[in-house]
Amino acid sequence: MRFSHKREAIQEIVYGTNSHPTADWIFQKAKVKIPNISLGTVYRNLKQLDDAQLINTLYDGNIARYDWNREPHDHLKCKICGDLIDVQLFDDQIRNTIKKQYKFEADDVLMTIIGTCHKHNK
Amino acid sequence: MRFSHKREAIQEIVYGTNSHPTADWIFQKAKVKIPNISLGTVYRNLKQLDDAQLINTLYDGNIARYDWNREPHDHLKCKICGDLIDVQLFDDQIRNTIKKQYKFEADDVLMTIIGTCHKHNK
DNA sequence: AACAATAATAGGAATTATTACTATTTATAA
DNA sequence: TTATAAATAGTAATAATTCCTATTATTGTT
Repeated sequence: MRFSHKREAIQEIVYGTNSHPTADWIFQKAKVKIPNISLGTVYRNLKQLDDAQLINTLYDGNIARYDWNREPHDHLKCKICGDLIDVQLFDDQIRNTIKKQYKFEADDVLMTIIGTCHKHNK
Repeated sequence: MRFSHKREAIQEIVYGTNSHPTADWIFQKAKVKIPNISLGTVYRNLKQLDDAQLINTLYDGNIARYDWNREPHDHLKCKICGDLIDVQLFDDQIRNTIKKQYKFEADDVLMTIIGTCHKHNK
C-alpha cells in the first residue's frame, strides 16, 4: 500500500471520533481539508484501511459504519437517536467460549443491543 | 390491516423456509404463484408483517433478511457461503442480565457469530 | 346484492449506498 | 530523472429499497 495524503486524512478523521461515522460523514469532513476529494476515494481508502486492519467496518442496519476501535467490543444501539455506544459485554474468555460452543470455526462475535439511550430519559 | 391474498402468500413463503430469505428471493417465489405481483408489494407486505410481529427482519451486512422465527435467538454466519444458521447462544435469563447490565433500556439483543460452517470442512 | 370508503396494488420513477470504469496524476524504486 | 504502477476525480452503473399515482379489491353498511 503506497503512501497517500488522502488516505492519511481519512484515517485521521476516523481516528478522531467515537461516532462510528458513515462513509458520507467522513467524505463531508474530508472535503473541508481536501476540497477536491471524491466519494469513491473515501470508499476505496476505507476498504484499504479495513484490509490493513487499521480500522473496523461494521454494519448498522443497511449502512456501513467505520470504527477506529479494533479491540473486540459490542454496541448499544439507541432505537430513537440511532447512536451506537461502545461497551464491553463479554471479555475474551467468554468470547472464546461462545466461539467453541458450536461446531463452527468462529472468527468474530458481533453483538448489538437495541434499546433507548440515556438521552431520552423522561 | 385488511386481508390480502398477496400478503397471505408472502407470509406463507417466509414461513416455509429456514433460509432467512431476502426480499428478492421472496419476490421470485411469489411470482410463481402470482405472476403479476410486484416487488414493491413484497416490500410493503414484509414491512406490515414485521409491524404486526408476524415475522422478524434482520440485517445481514447491508441486506435485509426475513425470518418467521420470532423466538429470541442468535445466528452463526458463514463467511464462505453466507448461510445464516439459527442457534440459541443465550437463554432468556442471560438475555435479561445483559439488558440490565448497562443503564440502557434494552429491547433486544442481537448476536451474530462470523465464521466458517461445517460445509467447508476440509 | 350494491355502494362507499379506503386499504392494497402494479408499474415505474426516485433515492440511497456503494462499486466500477477510465483517463489523468502522483508516489516511489531504480 | 524516469518508468511503473498505484491512487485519484469524475462520472456512470448497480443494487436494495422507498416513493408515487392511477387503478383494483376488501369490507362495513345499507
